[in-house]
Amino acid sequence: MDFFKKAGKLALGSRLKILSEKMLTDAAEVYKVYEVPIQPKWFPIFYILAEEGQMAVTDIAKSIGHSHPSVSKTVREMAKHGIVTESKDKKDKRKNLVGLSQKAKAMRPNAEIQFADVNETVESMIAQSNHDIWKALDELEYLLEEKSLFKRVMATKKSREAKDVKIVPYTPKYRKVFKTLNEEWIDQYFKLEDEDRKLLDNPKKNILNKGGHIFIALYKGEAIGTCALVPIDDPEYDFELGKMGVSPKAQGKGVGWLLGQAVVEKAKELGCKKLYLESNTVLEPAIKLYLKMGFKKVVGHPSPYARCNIQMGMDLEE
Amino acid sequence: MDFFKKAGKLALGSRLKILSEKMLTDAAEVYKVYEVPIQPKWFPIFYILAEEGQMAVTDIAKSIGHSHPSVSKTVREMAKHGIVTESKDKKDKRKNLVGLSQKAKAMRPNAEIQFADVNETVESMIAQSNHDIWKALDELEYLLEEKSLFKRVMATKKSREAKDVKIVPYTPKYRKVFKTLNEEWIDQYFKLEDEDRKLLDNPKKNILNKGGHIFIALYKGEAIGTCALVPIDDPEYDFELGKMGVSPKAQGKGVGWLLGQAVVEKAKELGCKKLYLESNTVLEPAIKLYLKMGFKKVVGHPSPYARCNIQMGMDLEE
DNA sequence: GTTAAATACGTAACTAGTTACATAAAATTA
DNA sequence: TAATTTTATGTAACTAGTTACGTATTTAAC
Repeated sequence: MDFFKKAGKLALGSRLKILSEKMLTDAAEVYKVYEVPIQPKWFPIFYILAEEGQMAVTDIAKSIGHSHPSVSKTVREMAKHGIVTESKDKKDKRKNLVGLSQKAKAMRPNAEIQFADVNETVESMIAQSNHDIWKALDELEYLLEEKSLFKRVMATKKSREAKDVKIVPYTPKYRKVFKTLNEEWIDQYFKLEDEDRKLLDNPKKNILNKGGHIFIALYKGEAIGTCALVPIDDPEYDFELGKMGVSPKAQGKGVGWLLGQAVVEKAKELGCKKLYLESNTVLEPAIKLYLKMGFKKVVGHPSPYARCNIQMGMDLEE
Repeated sequence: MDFFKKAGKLALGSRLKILSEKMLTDAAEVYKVYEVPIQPKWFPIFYILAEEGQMAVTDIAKSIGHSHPSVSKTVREMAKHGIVTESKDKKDKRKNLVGLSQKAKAMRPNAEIQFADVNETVESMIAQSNHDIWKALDELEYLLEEKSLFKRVMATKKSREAKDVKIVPYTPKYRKVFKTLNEEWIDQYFKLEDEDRKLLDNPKKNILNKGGHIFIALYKGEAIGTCALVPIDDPEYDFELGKMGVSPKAQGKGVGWLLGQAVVEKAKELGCKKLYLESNTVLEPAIKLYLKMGFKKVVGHPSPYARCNIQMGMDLEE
């Protein structure tokens, strides 16, 4: 199967599937030889009942990692073959208690010999290998439980894309995009206020000339985000982080983070000791980003914006 | 899932299956995000065609390790979605040549980015593990190819059962079973000859008192096999191995081998230099056993048995 | 104590594969 | 070259699971 060699780690899922199928078909043959009249797919239920005694359908499903309809169907089938018996729980009438039948209990010794042989065989195969598949599965399952494959791939994507994002200082050619990137989100959640118009219509006069800075995020040459460092007149804070806007189509690339870092760096460069920002809690991803950057909620500052319902500050001297 | 902890290596197949399912469902989500309009199950075919260009259905099936009907169905589905095109091979009209469509070729760059991200993600997970699942799979697949799980379990079974087989010297209480175990196979393939009757009816007089030995194989206390070491009057050979019979219900436990080894050992103990036997080639398993023990075909000895069509000898001095 | 939410579990429909079998074409053999 | 065997492929029926959804109970909330 040259496919696996070519496709590499991409095909890990398919590879595991094919191997498991191979093992499970072999298992069916093994059952025949040992004259244990159960089908391989019954095995997990048979095994768990032998260990635990009576169990309800959902509990079995949880234990063996299958869906409850699957267990429900299989139990019915096993009951038809006289392997298990079903009975209603007296305390909870919804529950269908499943237990091994006398017949199944009688064949347990035989089954256990078979289980032991299979176990020993697999263990000896593992022992012959340099790389322990059992432990490898433990680790892989642990990693996937901690963070799903999907989320991990998204993280890889994000970090790859972040490499293609460049943060550049504002120049007049970004005047229009600086305004539209901000209008986009303000219009969606709130409405443009006078203070917004002042800064967005005339960034040079109201930000740059006052000692502030504006950054533009470029993705493959296109401006897709912006953020400003605005000097403020405040006894506690030197600068405010504001006018952060990222185009919706470019979300998920970590652009906000990169812009934020650029602003913080510039602030430090300018000797800023405490950085301030205002926002609104409906902008959940933004608030999360600010927290991740190191901002903490503060209270009691007067704000020129009606939409402001949260204020945050960060100490840059640490 | 306590099941895997309890069932241990027995459940390796189920465990692999569940993990592969988890990975493949996640893969579906990944495709959505990257806007590569292919389904996860199309992936192997898509991938191999991207690598190899046009291929026939069976060749694809072989490459990706699926059955050809599966490929046939999937190709049809992919064709309906405009991912592949089908065309008859001009040289061999049975063949259905499948290739990527223009549309699919156009989306290759996008797909390749996705593949690279997934690949990198899986590789980083493997890198984070102490036990490399990829290499572990290599080894496990190699072992299974060399000898299937089924055969391996059978070998384990045999060696376990061999431990329960005891070889004991003949005593008068085995007189009856010594006869019936031999009659069983002689009657099935040939018919009882005078020489048989002599030895089977009176083993004490015709074997033991002449310096021969008889062994009985006991399985859980029951006599299930026998074999004799009979002194013969021959210029080349001192003893003959004969009257080997194993009950059909006890076959596959390695009983023949154990009896044979007991006879050889006793022969060596008695200073025997060359051991002889006569048999018939219809008794295939027996011939195989003799060869495995170290007997080699010899020719030109006169035999008292009509059924003899092969003669074998073994040098015990090596 | 009534109502709403959660739980247990069955049924139905779907999915991604399989094996068994049929058919046509090609390759081999008499 | 005719007959037989092998190969390539498709179709049908099956398998072992899944998700979606409905119903009966139980538990929690007001």
